[in-house]
Amino acid sequence: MTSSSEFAKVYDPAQVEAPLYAHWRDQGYFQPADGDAPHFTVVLPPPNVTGRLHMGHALTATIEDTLVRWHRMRGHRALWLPGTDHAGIATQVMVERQLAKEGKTRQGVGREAFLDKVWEWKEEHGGIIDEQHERLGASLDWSRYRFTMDEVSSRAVREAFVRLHEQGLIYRDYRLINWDHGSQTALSDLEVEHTETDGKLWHIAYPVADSETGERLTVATTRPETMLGDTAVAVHPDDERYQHLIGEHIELPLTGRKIPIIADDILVKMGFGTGAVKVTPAHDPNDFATGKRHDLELIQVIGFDNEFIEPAPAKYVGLTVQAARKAVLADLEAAGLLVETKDHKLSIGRSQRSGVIVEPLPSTQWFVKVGPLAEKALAAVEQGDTVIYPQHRTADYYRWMENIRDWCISRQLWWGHRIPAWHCESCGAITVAREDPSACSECGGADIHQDEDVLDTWFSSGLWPLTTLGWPAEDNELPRFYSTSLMETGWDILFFWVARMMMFGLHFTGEVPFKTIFLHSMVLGEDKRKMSKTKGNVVDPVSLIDTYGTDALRFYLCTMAGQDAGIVFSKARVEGYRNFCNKLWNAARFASMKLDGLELERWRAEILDDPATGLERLSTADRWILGRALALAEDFAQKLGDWRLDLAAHAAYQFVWHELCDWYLELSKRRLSADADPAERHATQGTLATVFDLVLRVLHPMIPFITETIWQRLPRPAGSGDSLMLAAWPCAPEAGAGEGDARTLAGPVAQVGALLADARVVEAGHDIERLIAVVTNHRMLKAESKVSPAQPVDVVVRTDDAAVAASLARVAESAQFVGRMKSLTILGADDQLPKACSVAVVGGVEIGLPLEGLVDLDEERKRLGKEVAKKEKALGGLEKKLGNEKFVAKAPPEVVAKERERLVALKDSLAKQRALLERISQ
RNA sequence: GGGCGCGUAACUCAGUGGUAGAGUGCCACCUUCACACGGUGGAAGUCACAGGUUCAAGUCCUGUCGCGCCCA
Repeated sequence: MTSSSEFAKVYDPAQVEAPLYAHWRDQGYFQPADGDAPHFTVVLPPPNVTGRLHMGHALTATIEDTLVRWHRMRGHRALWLPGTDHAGIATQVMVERQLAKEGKTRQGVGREAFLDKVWEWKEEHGGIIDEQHERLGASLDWSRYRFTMDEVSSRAVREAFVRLHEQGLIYRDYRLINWDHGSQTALSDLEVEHTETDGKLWHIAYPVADSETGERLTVATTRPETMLGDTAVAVHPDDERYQHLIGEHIELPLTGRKIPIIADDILVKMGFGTGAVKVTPAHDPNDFATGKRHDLELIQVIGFDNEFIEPAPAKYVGLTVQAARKAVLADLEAAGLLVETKDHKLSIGRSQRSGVIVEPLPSTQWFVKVGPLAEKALAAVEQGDTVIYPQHRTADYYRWMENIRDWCISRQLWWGHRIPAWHCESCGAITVAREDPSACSECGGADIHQDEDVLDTWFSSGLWPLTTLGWPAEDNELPRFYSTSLMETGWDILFFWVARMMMFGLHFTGEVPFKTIFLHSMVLGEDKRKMSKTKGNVVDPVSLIDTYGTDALRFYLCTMAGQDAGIVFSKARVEGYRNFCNKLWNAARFASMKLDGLELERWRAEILDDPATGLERLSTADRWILGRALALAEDFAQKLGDWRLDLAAHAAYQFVWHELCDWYLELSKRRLSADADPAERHATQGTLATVFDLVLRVLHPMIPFITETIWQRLPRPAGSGDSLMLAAWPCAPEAGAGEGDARTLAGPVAQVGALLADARVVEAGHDIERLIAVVTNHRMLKAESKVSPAQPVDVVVRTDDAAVAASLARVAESAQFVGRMKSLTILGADDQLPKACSVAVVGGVEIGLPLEGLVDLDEERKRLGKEVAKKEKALGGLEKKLGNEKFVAKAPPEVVAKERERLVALKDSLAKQRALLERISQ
């Protein structure tokens, strides 16, 4: 690709992202490699074709893309499969709304024409979310794009339906279903949202028929209007109050009907209310079950339009449920039968789509018998074939699978997979077939018509891991990519797709659809509440990308990926990661300005291929940063492997900002200047380039755009390839790649174990640590003494330890440079710091600022006094701890030893500070 | 009602029994030749509360309170 070596002063994501993404995509980089390397396959949970990207999608895509890119760089056959879901109700409603604007209805235009409209709409307005995934940098293999209504999916749906029907796992039945009168369709249990609402509990007196004493039986209900459909009253068989009434009848008010009083120990709880319960089998799931047990009549008084119908008494027919309730209550009141009204909390089920209250109504529908499917899905997780993270979510999965009810899959919609069943007008038989039949399979009659209903969208999305790989075609890709590696999604929809994909995947292939299920938390608004349009707390990821860049958003989401509670969105943090990107950019800008003349291959040959003498050519800082960069690569991989994207991101952030930028770049400036010794300059140039190469590879999976852009502009080893996307990850060793000191990496530095263990690298680490302590403390002293940072001062350090002195000597020049000191003098055991001196003590080193005439001795005494008091307090605590016999006896020896070391160091430091305090007090 | 998770600096979050951390914000200072989307230094904590286990608890156990999500 064309790359400019020009670095703007500020990183501008908008300039690089779109062209870079197009380049990756057009080069075919998103397609899996050939060969027999292990595969890493992920199916993107299919978003609605009508959908817009929200923070949950962005989180899923970021986590998945990070892991997919990581595996791709590790040489695995990485495949990430995109696509969308036809979203039955949502899409149909959207097109119906459009028609309504033209004054039309779907019934008016007819089924065929309506479906044409929907397809038209889908072509025009669908798939926006795909473009939004592109903006996120998602390395999805678009060449394998799938839509749940396309040919492959349709064939799969038909195959699955027919097979399940043949196996007796799909059946048709007349029973209570959740009816959404807004969308005029049945719903599955999961499409009903329950909300707690303030309601009433009404007590109604039902006169006992033919009672000589005028006895009345009081029932309590939250839905008085349904009494018009009552076909029994139930009491508990053990309830002594009502023994004499069992088998008698009730004169059902307002209807003129007589209904039996029955005994039922499942429906009735003796302690609740009056102990007598009205039974309305047509309008309540529990009552429906009771009706089955007692062979009760089913009287449906509420119709599919939310209005009362016959055989309800004529005066109520045509009333809405709400109006009927008012009328019934008024009539009962007038009849003196309404005995009590109480406040009562109840849970109301609303349609997830249309928002109307869902009415349980009796209807003939198609169902999946999920028991046998759930059993296998349960066992797969129990056996560990599929592992769920975080682990505690496994219990939710079990509980749900164990209590699952049969799944109503027919929908009275037009947009969806039409049920492959044909009804015979002659004999009434139903023919279920893979290919459209022309005659009834029973009687051979030609007068057949296809079932009007379509399947629940989830029926097709449940087949997603199969259809995305081409199932059920003969030449499908299941052998190469199934079971997939990972399903990543929010824990709130574990049951929607994850559970269904598990059931179908196992049933049709015998293998789990995914090895790992990784569930992330919900992204909440800045007000800590679930994002919703009505609350107005929705954050749009695309506008965040516009403002801060894709990488900033991705990095933020990575740092949140480990959250177990809700993720409370924080714009400030996204901004912080935007700043991080800019920091990285500017560090690279600096490097690009300093790397002229670098011959990287020569450097690699001299330094890396011959570490024995090569390391000698590097500065202390070079050796240190090289070791740190390699340690980061290993640490990062380890954390990704543990699903801790947050910790990995944090480690990389700390390295880039607080080691690479804060210290290494500063330390290297002198050796990188044009007038530096050419050999030294070259050694440091090579280190700088190599460290950048390493850190860019490490960060690429999380922040792909900026890392690729920089990588293209900085020198890199020959044979690294054309794109960072496909460059080798400096990976933790695979099996056989060596252990300990012998372990090697595939990235720019091969002998990682040996390098990290090299005594010279270890020593460099200690030296730089010491340098940082000296420089930091001297800055602190200057600031405390109110000396201008611009004014260079003389610095004196003193130590009793010859080894420490030697270490200090190795870094003295560098310390002087980065600390902008006038001079740095190292004193030994026999020397003393000057008297008029501001002092800090750290790690056995006294750091002094002899500020003749500048230091205010009173201030310095105060400051030192405070320090001494602080340390005395710490010392007291430590002595007490070590004086505790139990601690010494029971704590692990290494802990005790560590505390003893601390005590010695603290005593030493305290003694020195006391002495200094005394000296300046003279 | 049941289940799960979370309460750590002003805010957003790490912290895997052994010296309480990061980023942002705040205060002071700095136009140091990569970066003010920057640099240097600093202040800031009853780790929700109450018990318990332990030599040692932010971390483990029990309870209480608060928040969130899922299921019914």
